[in-house]
Order: sequence, then C-alpha cells, then structure tokens
Amino acid sequence: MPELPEVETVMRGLKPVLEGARLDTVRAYVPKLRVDLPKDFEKRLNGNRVTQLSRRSKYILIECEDGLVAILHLGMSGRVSIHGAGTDQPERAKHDHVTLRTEQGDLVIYNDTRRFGLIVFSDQASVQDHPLIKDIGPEALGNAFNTDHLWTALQKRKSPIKSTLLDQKVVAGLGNIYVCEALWRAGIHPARRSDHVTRQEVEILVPLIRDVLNEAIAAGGSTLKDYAQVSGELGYFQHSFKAYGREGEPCLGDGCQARMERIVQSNRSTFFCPSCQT
DNA sequence: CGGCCAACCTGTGCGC
DNA sequence: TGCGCACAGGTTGGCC
Repeated sequence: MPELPEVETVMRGLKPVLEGARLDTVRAYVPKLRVDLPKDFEKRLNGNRVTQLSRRSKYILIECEDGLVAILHLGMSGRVSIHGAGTDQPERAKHDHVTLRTEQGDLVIYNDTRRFGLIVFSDQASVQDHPLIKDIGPEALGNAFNTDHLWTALQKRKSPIKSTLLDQKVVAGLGNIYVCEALWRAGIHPARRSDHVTRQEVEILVPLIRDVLNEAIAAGGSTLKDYAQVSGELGYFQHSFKAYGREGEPCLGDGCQARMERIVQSNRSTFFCPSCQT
C-alpha cells in the first residue's frame, strides 16, 4: 500500500474536491474488493454531502452530513485519480472499481488492480470503535508516539524490530518501505530482537521515523511501481530511497564502503546495510 | 497473547 | 511468445 505518506497525500488531494461537496453519481462496478462493499453502497452515498475527510493510520475516513462514515483503505495497489469538472472525463479503465461524481462535476475514480483495498461503512458516533480502527496504535506523527510508548511495546516482544514496527497496533502508518528507511537511518539491524533495542536507540529511532514520513509527505508521497498519485496539483514526485530496493548498491552512509543487502522477514523483503546497521 | 504462514488478487519481469 | 516462478507499498484469520 501506499503507506502513511501516500495515504496522507491522497487524502489531502481529495479534500478540496470532496469536502462540502454533494455526491451526485456514485457507482460501484464490483461487488467486493478485499471484503464485500456495503450492500447499499451507491444508495447511501448518492445525494449525500461530504462534511469532512481525515486519515487514521492508512485509512481515509469520509464523513457525510447524515452521520455516515465511509472507511477507505487502498490496500497494495489502490489509486485515486481526480478529474476536474470541465476536463476530459475518461472512459472506465481496467480495474476502475468505484467512481464518485460530485454536483460540481468533479469525478473521483478508485482503481485497484489487486483489489486488496476496501470500503466499508460506519457512522460518526462509533467509527473509533469500528473493528478496523479500534486496535490501531498511536499515529506515527502524533504526540502519543514517543520514546516511552515504543520502548514499552518493544520490551514485550522477541520478534525482529522490523516486524514490530510493521504492526499497526504498535505504531500506525508505517509500512515496508519506511520501516526499512527508518531503521537504516537509525543504524539498527532489522533482524535485531525488539527487546534487544536499547532505550537510547529508541530515542534516536522515533524522531527518525517522523523525519522520514514528514519528508515523504512534503515530497507529495513517493511514486513507485503501480502506485501513482494523480490527484490534481499535488502532482508527481520521484523520491529516492536510501535503503528500500537498493540490494547490491553502495550504502549511502557517511564513508560506508559496504553494499546494501536484501533479506526476507515474514515473507517481506527487507533492505539494509550490513555494516551501518547493527 | 506472541509469532508465523497462507490467503486474498493481478501483473510484471526473469530464466529457460 | 510460451511456461513457471518470484515478487510487489497490506491486512487478516487460522494454527501452534
């Protein structure tokens, strides 16, 4: 998926188009993504007015005036494109699964090759208690994600630090790319047992996690492979990773002569420097 | 509960 | 252009 920076970028791109807008024509072309779409999907959204967009972890929350909240997750390959009123509005493309048109004439298309994304309904009063939301840990960019919190979580775990940072119950928003990047910056080996990371290292790691996420958001989200951010003026950006995808290439650490390596941890690729990361 | 793995899908790239 | 396999940014459910 899109990780936190990409989801944040998509949410920010959708905000000016959807917030305050009344939905005019809502269509679903498939019965399910990763899970079934709500049975009354089109009916509940059509004619509704969007009041607020927000993000929780990698979920985009779309609140409507009648209290309905649509919870959107982009999975691995979900993309959102916006086609402004008065511009050419494309024919339905392969893997376009959901379209929203506003009364102003803006068109929002959800495209998801692998259909690992999802859209479910909740309501304003109980969305924080929704099963998908309720166990999520503190936002990586929020104040509640701090040294104490991460340190406490790490003490309870023997699994590799990489796996723990991917656990959304520990910290919300990190994914495979930014965990690799943050651990490289912090000089921590991804296979190190969580409970063997020192408190001093956690103090270094937490702000580095924030840095890498903030830099990616500032860059408009990274554009990579099958993920493309095309929501209007935010545009494209080429973000160059220091660790992710750099197997066999020189480590970019100061004065480091080593080459980056790739290992597989719980079926996910991890990229790291065998010299800088201990 | 912690930890691991398969499953959910489609597409792409590489070796033969 | 064919076949088979590995791999891709995520999350869940089942099992030990």
